[in-house]
Amino acid sequence: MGIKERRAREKEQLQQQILSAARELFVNEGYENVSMRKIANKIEYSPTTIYLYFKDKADLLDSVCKETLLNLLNTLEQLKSNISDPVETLRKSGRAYVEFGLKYPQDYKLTFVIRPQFQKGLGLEEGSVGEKVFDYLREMVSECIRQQVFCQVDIETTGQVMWSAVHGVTLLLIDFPDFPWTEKDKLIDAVIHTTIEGLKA
Amino acid sequence: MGIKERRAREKEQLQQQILSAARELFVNEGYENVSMRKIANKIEYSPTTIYLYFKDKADLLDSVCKETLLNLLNTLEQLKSNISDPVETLRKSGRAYVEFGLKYPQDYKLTFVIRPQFQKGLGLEEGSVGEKVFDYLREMVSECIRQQVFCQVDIETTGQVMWSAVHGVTLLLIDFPDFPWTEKDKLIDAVIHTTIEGLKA
DNA sequence: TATTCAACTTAACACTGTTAATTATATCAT
DNA sequence: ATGATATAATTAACAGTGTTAAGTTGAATA
Repeated sequence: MGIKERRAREKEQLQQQILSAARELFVNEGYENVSMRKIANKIEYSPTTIYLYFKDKADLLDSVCKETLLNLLNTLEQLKSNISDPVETLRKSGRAYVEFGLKYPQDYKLTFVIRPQFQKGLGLEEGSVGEKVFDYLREMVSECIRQQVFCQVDIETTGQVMWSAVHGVTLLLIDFPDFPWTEKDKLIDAVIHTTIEGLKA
Repeated sequence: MGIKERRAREKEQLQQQILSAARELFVNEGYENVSMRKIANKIEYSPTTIYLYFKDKADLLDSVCKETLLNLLNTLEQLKSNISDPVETLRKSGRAYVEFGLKYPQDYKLTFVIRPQFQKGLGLEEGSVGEKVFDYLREMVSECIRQQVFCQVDIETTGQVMWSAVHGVTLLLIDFPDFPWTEKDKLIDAVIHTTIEGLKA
């Protein structure tokens, strides 16, 4: 009974095709400036076909963001190696986080700024990929605390402080590219270094 | 020649009326969900009248954001009192910044996240209100450095690190209200405290 | 009173997300 | 191979969007 499977495969392929087209357009032209008709044109289907695969435009955004979070998670998990020096790992993770945001600025904004505006359900709920990203951060931080490098014992707060710092600098660099920033890498390092030192104190 | 003056006054009044209506709608329903026609209805004028006072919708957003920055600047400047303890002043300023963002979350996002998406001209250019806000921060930081409380001598970087931290936590709290944050006030204090301690180290 | 000029409005254009009704197509049973 | 069935994709339409051009009003000037 290979027919049904083939059909299912084809359906999934088209769904993926729609997703790719949507991501590419969202990233290049901005979510607001992308119409369902534009996406439809790109994949050479009629606009309403998209609605057979996604509930609406916000749902499409949702799926794109989920992919982005998966990418981010993969990028981070590749750094989890040397747990012996947890502070160094945390530093590297911070850098990787910011660099991910700057490498895919539109994706980052889509996921962490624009999506929350449309879907009140954050994408950080239990079991979600978003939660796993924060889980990763929690793990890093908790190892630092366990080895008594950080003074404070509150894992949650510590993680959230770290997240605030990297999220903040990422968005500022994305949103105000013409601001007379300190040299970019220096600023990122300063943010991460300052936060880590602050957590040690 | 009071007639022309009266007419000019009336024009300015209507402009202000449009601005107020726009802000109220933007704040309550989100920039994307507010149409020119909605604004027009609110002030009981035809939609196209707005275009006699503002170039387009983005220009309207621009003006709303400029007002927001002025509000923020005023809020901050009221704290500039006791320069004797610059660290305490900086701490208070940080808190005031975040609290401003949380008090007017839509305004904050409009100004620091949504506007940059539409107007590449940041609103932080020379002579602007936005620049004055960062000038304020620079002043606070520079006093800390002058009194040798902060080790680093780079005023710019230090200020930008501080800004990253408060911007980050503000946006996270706004965008993910359902995330299991540490108690809000505790988190804000932790962010500011950590950053300041980190800058001391 | 006629004219000029600014303020404002109406009508229109090309576009948006989305739904309902309709057509085409590929699979199945006969 | 032919007809029935289910599913995939399309067309047409609705109510709404930002914005422009042309037209109307009404008051200040000559």
